[in-house]
Amino acid sequence: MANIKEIARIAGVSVTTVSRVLNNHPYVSPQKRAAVLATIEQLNYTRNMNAVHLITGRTGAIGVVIPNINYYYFSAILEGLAREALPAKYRLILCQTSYRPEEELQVLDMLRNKEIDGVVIVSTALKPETIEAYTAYGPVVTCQDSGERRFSSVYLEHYAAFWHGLQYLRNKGYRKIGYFEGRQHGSSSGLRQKAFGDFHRESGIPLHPEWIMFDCATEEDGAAALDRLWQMEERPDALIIAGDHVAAGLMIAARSYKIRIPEDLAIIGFDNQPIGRLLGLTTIDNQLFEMGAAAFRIIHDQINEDAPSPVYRKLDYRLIERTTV
Amino acid sequence: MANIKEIARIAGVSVTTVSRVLNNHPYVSPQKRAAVLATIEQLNYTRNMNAVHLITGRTGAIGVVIPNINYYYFSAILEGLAREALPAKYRLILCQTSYRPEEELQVLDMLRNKEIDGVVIVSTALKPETIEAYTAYGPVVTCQDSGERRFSSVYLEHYAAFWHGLQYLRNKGYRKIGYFEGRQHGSSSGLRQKAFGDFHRESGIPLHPEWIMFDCATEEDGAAALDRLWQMEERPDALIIAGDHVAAGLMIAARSYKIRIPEDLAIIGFDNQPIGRLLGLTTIDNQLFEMGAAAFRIIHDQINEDAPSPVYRKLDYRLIERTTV
DNA sequence: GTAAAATATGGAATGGATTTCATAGCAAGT
DNA sequence: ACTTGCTATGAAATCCATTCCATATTTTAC
Repeated sequence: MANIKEIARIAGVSVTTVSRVLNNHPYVSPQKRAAVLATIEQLNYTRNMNAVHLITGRTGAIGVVIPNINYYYFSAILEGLAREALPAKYRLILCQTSYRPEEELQVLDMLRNKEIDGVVIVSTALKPETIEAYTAYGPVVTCQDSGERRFSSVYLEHYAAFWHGLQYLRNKGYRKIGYFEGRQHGSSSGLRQKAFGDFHRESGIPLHPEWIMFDCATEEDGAAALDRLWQMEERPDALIIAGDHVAAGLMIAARSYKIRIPEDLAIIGFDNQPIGRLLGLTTIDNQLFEMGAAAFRIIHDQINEDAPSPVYRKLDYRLIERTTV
Repeated sequence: MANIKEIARIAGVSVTTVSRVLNNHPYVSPQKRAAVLATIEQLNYTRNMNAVHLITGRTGAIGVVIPNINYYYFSAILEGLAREALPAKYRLILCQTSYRPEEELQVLDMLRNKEIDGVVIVSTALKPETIEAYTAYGPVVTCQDSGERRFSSVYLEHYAAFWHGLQYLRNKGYRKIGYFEGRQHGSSSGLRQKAFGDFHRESGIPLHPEWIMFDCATEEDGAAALDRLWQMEERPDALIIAGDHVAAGLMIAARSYKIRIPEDLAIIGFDNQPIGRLLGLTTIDNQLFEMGAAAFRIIHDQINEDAPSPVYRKLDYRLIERTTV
């Protein structure tokens, strides 16, 4: 395959001049520029980008740590990232981790290895200290609140958002509140759990631990959780559900039980997903697209600074009132 | 930052020996190996992978051309790809193209530039000839039937699958069939359209073009298409819908019209999505995970051959009978 | 005891670009 | 006439690891 040296030889110029043409640098006479371009055309030449990456120390790629591509929450953030990254000529390297620390570390090691210019961690199983150790090698941004760490983050105040939802249910007169959650152990899910506990304590509403259902990740999990709930003696009159698709599954299953929503059971979801919109699901919008987009913008800025200081960008949630409360 | 030369100097060996240790090559004495490893540890050294990529001519990355990450069809294929690729130590470079040819070409150019070892094109806006031209630079596999081209493909016989669905409706007594489709112009959607036309012609059932709704990409599009359909004088008694989530949107909207399914309107979907499973939607499973997985396996095999011949892998569809027909 | 094979090691070439530095011609400014 | 400053060009250093080849030592084989 042709290389820059060959182009230089055939075009009768130096490799420096060829490089100048390739990179649109000034100080190349029109004649030489034309000769170089003609030779490039003729030999069907393209740069070996690995050589470029080696010498420049940049790759124009960003690693994305994502537990599961197939969940709306994650794929929406990814979509937001992609929408910003591609026009800026950055590529995304995807790593589906399923919350396995080894996989996450592999992406962080790619930063160390100079394979990527930055890392966006959408959701992590690692400790913040572990991530911090890698900031020496390049910018890292997480999409969850890790406190004021030595890496940037874009986050939503899940505690406040959840509290807001609970408050809303309470103002509407509901006092028997159930809760469907995805992972039991997780950064933002932990905050929601804390909000759920604190809210009950503070407002004096009795908390029913048996109405808290974990591992609700899919539509079918939502339906199954309702089944369990409806076998109980005492049932909640309202549910707060992390993930509109889970709520959707529940709403669909609710039909066979002839449960009227919201008369028999009020529901409030999370994420503002299309399926929820269709079902008239009251939900809390958490700006997933914007989260991905903001994460990219921060990484992008920081790649070009030499000693970037971490940025903590808080996004606003918004309660969308529809018909299920 | 430390490099291999520095490690060699400090450990008192040659760079060759360091390289041997790094790559687990034989013929290194235990003492020297230990010395090298100790120095690596001490200097917190890691390889600059860009140098490795340059000299080996491999990067261990595969480009994925995907129109939209956020659609189940695509994200399921991506999931299948990721599940195979990551254990095999391959990375995926994602390019969301929105069917823009420039974006697709950029990924193919990455193959030319040696930034990636292969390309998986999940769905494309390019002509097969254009793709063929790039096979000189590395293996390419598409997830749609392009005929017997100079690149591999994994595909489902959309024509036959669709015909099968239509036949099923006909056997159940339906004679007034509507059709919701995503893109009007597209490889597999073209095949389905052809099947729809041919089927009506051959079976003598009159075709109602006004019952064909294009651009049904989301749940909400499905609902909106039903709205349009239900404003018509004459309505279909059965629908075949490309995409279970679109069918789901329609089913949810159908409730407000008090349409009984399947008595008033039978529905058959595509993709076997979780939401459809929950709704009891009769559907045609098209093995999306397997499609992604197979695509990776083919690329992976071909990367290690020097003159690979294209592979055409046909996947089987399967009609899943539930309760909407 | 000697030839052949296996083990151990390093020098130097190689992959393919970018960039610093040096040099030189030429126009403008004083 | 002489200093600046801009344009144009190329040689050579640099980025960093892999691998071919040559050489030396040790084992095994007969």
